[in-house]
Amino acid sequence: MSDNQSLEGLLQLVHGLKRNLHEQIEQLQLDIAPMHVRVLKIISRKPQCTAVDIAGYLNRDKAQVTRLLSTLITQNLIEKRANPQDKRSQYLQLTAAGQAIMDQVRGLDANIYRKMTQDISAKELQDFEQIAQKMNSNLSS
Amino acid sequence: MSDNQSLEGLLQLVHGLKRNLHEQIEQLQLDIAPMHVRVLKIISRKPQCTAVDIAGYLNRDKAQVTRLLSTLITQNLIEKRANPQDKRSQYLQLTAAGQAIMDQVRGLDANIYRKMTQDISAKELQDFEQIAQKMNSNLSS
DNA sequence: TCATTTGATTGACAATGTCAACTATATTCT
DNA sequence: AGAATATAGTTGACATTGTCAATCAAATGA
Repeated sequence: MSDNQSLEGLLQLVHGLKRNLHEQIEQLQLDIAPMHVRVLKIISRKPQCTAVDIAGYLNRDKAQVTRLLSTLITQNLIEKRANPQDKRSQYLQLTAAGQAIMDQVRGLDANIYRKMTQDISAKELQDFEQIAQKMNSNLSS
Repeated sequence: MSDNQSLEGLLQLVHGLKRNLHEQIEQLQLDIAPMHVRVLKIISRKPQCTAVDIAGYLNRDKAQVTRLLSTLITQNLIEKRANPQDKRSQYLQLTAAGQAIMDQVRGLDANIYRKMTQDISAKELQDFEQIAQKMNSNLSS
């Protein structure tokens, strides 16, 4: 039982975290769905990001990824660049508008992070992060 | 940047965790969606659970909850009991079949948890859990 | 070269989530 | 008590998100 509660605590944390992120993003009044924000985030973090990368990272069907990307392109938030290594694929990158949105989103993320970790010491945070990573690699092995 | 990475590590962990849970549930071959499993879990944990409780816990529209519940009822996994305190609401509880499924699911959860925490000490786990709880309460305040 | 794989797109559709309106009961206020 | 308001749950219409299968073009490998 105590085992199970541990998992519970973690899941609950995440639940709250997601709710916060979601609410914050809504307040920005971007007319863009949460999923699109996630895609923008991925693109902004990974240089020379392709559609497959996104599908892999989000663990989602590539059909859906294609559609997410195409609406982002329509909204002028990202653009495609030829991939010289492979004519089938294209690198994705943020436009200035996309970058502007990401800056806002990052600000929100930072706020939430500050709030979430306000009374937690650097040492504790470090340990926490380390254990999270360990768990992660345990899972994927 | 290091701030952001901390949040990243956590989100990534959760991502992997969810993927694992999802895969495992699929292997059970229950013909029941992940969302339904979540609902069953909530009902099994909270005695005298009502539809509003579920909506609140999942942070979802009550219309959707009604529909989730009605398919679970059709599948004979849960049933409604009159709430003597309030004629508008009904308590939800698992049927024997629902209970059987939950037993399987719990087994899977325990497996994943064991795998995830295999090389992590009890002390570390305890700290981890404690920090997760702290973060959670920070967020919701 | 020919078969197989891989990146990406499309159509059809299924699952999930949201909004607004509505019924029936509860609660609050006076 | 009676009126106004709030709450639990349901339904219909609709929007968003996710999945499957087929297809095309380019890459890879025997």
